[in-house]
Order: sequence, then structure tokens, then C-alpha cells
Amino acid sequence: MLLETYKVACSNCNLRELCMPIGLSQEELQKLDDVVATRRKVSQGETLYRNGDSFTSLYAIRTGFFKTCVSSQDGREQVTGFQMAGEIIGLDGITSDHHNCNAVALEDAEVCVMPFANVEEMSREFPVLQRHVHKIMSREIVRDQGVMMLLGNMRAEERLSAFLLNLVQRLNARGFSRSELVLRMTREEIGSYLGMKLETVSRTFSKFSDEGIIEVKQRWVKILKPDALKRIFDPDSFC
Amino acid sequence: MLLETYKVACSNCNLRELCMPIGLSQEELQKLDDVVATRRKVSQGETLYRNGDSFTSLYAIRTGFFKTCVSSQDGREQVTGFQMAGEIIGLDGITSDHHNCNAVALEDAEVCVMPFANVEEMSREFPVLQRHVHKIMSREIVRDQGVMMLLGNMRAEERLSAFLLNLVQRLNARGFSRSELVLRMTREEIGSYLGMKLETVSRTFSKFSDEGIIEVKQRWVKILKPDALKRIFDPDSFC
DNA sequence: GCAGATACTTGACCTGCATCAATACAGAAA
DNA sequence: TTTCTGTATTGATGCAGGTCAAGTATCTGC
Repeated sequence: MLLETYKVACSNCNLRELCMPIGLSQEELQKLDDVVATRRKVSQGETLYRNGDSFTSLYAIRTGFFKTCVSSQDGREQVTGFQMAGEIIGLDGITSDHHNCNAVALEDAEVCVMPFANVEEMSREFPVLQRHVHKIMSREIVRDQGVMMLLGNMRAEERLSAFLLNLVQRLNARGFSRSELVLRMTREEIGSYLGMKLETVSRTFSKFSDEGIIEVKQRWVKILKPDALKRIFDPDSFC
Repeated sequence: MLLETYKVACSNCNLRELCMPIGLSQEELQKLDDVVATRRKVSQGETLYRNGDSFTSLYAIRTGFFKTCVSSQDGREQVTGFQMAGEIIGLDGITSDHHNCNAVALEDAEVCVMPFANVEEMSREFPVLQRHVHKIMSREIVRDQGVMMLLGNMRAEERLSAFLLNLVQRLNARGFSRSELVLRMTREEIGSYLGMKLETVSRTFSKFSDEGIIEVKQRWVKILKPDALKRIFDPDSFC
């Protein structure tokens, strides 16, 4: 964990469209700079926070890739999400003032530390920010509902299809290719997220590959027939 | 849908410990009365809101019992939760200004309508309320993570056990028995929530009954050996 | 280069739950 | 009371995905 002392600024961060409310004036943005206290580097494999840690801050991911996961007493682990640049993590800690899951960096990462007291104070002052914070939390709730649908109703192929389409769509929003991606997580982590075993993940990848829908080489994936994937299951088109 | 015109008051509502921040003075509570605009009755089988409806308000359940559910294009339905008196629903609507699931009354119900604009305005004025709103949303996120664990990792018996223990614990917090309950939902709805078919729900009930852990007669359930249930799976004891 | 560790793939077999189907039960209406 | 309708139970059978196991690929450090 490294603390950097130079002042960080949302106002000239190229991710601000992703993590800040849109349509703010330069002036307003500068006032919001104070929400972020510091930045923190988290190297691959390290945790940003753990279940049980006391909650003080939300984190905006600047670079890198995270997973969040919960575990039961008997050691079974459930990955609850994968997060990338511009996304906010730590919301789980608000209810009980301590974190309720682990956030692990899947590649070297840097986050903006936003003490929650600052967030709340600024929210009271700027209705736009207040609304934005509410939207972010609500978005997480809606995402979780989608995962429930996936886990409760979908079959292996549908799950993996939805997973790939969702990932590539979010990467695309960040300027990456819409058809090619490098997975940051293992088959086991994908499986945990999707409620299936790593062997099934692997087999399903192979099946898609055999059918010419995707090309896979370990972590590298190329989507050859996006429409075929969407026909299997399109996460964007819920009723 | 009935709109009642008399002014409603949180300040003398016997559910305020469940839905309002604790430790407010009588005076503060009276100011917060303005959060609630009206009450609304929803009779059994009717929806409080539907997927796609424009979002304007949160709802505090005064009496009755709800389910929330999402569905995919092809008609598969996923129950995302069951809500009872004192709980807040509608949070899913904040992100996109329209609701993202259906809320259906499973028995005749009455809710307090809290226009979200009021909630936000009051939140700016009362930091305690602001924190409370954040906690409620965060609690929902944590609950959802628990459901993901259930759906992703647990077997039928563990799911049903966790479900029963959770229900009875929430009912107990509302003054009901800790060992006896009447289910407000069908086997199919339980199954949808827990990611299993209604036949499996029924069989699992029968199995628990054969083992003397519970007594079941249709919707009426009596928990004979709570410890045995907890040994199967205790939702309260996550790591 | 090699050795070891970790991640991934693939095959063979097994099982928990789904599916299909028949029957029973309970509440509502006639 | 009977009939109707929605709900619940229980049995028989099948299969998607889990489990176990062997082998391969990739990366790291020496």
C-alpha cells in the first residue's frame, strides 16, 4: 500500500465521465476534487479491503481490475463481481460500518480513496452529486438482480455468453475493442461468479470455439460472431 | 389503487424503528413526516409498480407482503426478494428513472409513498437521514450478495434452510413467533427465489419434515429443530 | 536451458435436480 | 353439498453439470 502525497484532481481526470456526474462545470468539478483524499496503489493479488475491515471510504478505480467476493464459514467462495476503471467499490461497507466482502486486485491497480464522510458532506452541498451517488448504488442493486437472474434461471452457455457480452461492452465503453479481450481472471473465478465449476467454464469456452463463435487462447478471447452470442443470451435485453 | 388524503405521520408510526433512523427526537421526527406524501393500498395480486414504470417514489411497507421480480425476454422470471412491513422498496428505480422490476403484493398491503425528491431534499437537511438512506441501499446490496452466494454455491437443502431461517428471523423482529410462520408465497415463488423448481422445494420441505426438523402443512410451517436447520445452513454466520 | 508451480483442457463417470406425469388437497363459488 | 381452480405432493426417469483424473500449456526463477 502506497500513499501518494500529491493532490489528485477529478477535474482533469480522463475517467470523470465514468465516475463523476456529467454536465458539471469546471468550477463545480474543482470543488468536487476534495472528495478524493489520496490515491492508493494495490498490486496484483493484494486486497484493497477485506471482510470485517472497518469501513471509511469508497474507492474509484483509476487503473487495474478487481474482483469482489464473499465466503461462507465452510470456506466456499462466491465472486460477486468484477470491477474495472471508472467503477466504484466499497458500497457494501456502508450498512454496518465494516466491509462485507473482499476486494482483490486481479492486476496492478490504482484507486482514488474517497472518505465516505467527504462524499456525504459534498452530497449535501451538491444535489447533482447526491443524485449521482444514489444512482451508483441503485445501479449496483440492478446489476445484482441481473446476476440473480443469471444464477437462478440460466444454463451454462447462457451464463458465459452474458458474461462475455457484458465484459466486452464495458471494455468498449472504455475505448477497448468490441471484439477482443484479455481476461483478467482465472476460469475458477469466472466459474465462481457464474455459479459453475471451472471445468464447465472451460468446456463451454471450447464449445463456443468449436462452433466458431469465439476464438480462445487461454486468457485471450476474440468474439467472432457477436450476434450468435447475443442469440444465446443478451444481457442488455431484459423485459 | 386508493389514495388516502389524510396526512400520515412517521412520528407516531409503530414501524418507525424499522424504517426511520433511530435516535431521532420527537421534533426531528415531525419534520421528517413530510417525507411521506400519501399512503397507498395495494390488494393481493396487484402490482405496486412494474418494470418500465417511471420512477418517482420509494415505498415503505406498512402492512402486507411483497415480492419483487425481474424477467427475461423469453419469459423466465426470477424473484429477487420478498419484503415485509418496515422494509423499503423501489430502490431499483433510481439509476435509470424507471423501475427495473415488478413489485407484487402477495397479500393485501399498504405502503407509505415517499417521493424520492422529498427523500433527497430531506437528506440534504438531515445528515442522520442521509446516512440512513445510504445504509438502506447498502443493506440491499449486501443482501443481494448473500443471495448470490446461495444461488451460486449452495445445495437445495441449504437454500431452503437459509430461506426459512431468514424469514423467521425477520418475522421475529416484527414481534411474530420465532418458530411458527405462514408462508405468503407459493412453492413456485420460493423456488424462483432460490433457483430451484417447485417440485424440489416441495420435496425438500417433505424431507425436512420426515427428519423431524420442521412440520409443514401447506403454507403453515413450524420449526421444530432450529439448530438442525442452522447446522444445514445458517445465513447469519458468514465469515 | 530445466524444474516447479499454476492454470487450463479434456475425458469418463456420477449425481442432484429438472422434467414429466399422476394424484391429492384446500378454498371459492354455485 | 359438489364442482372448479389453483396449489402442493410424490413417483419415475433423464440429463446438465459436477466430480475425479490425466495430461498439457504457460510462466517464473534458477
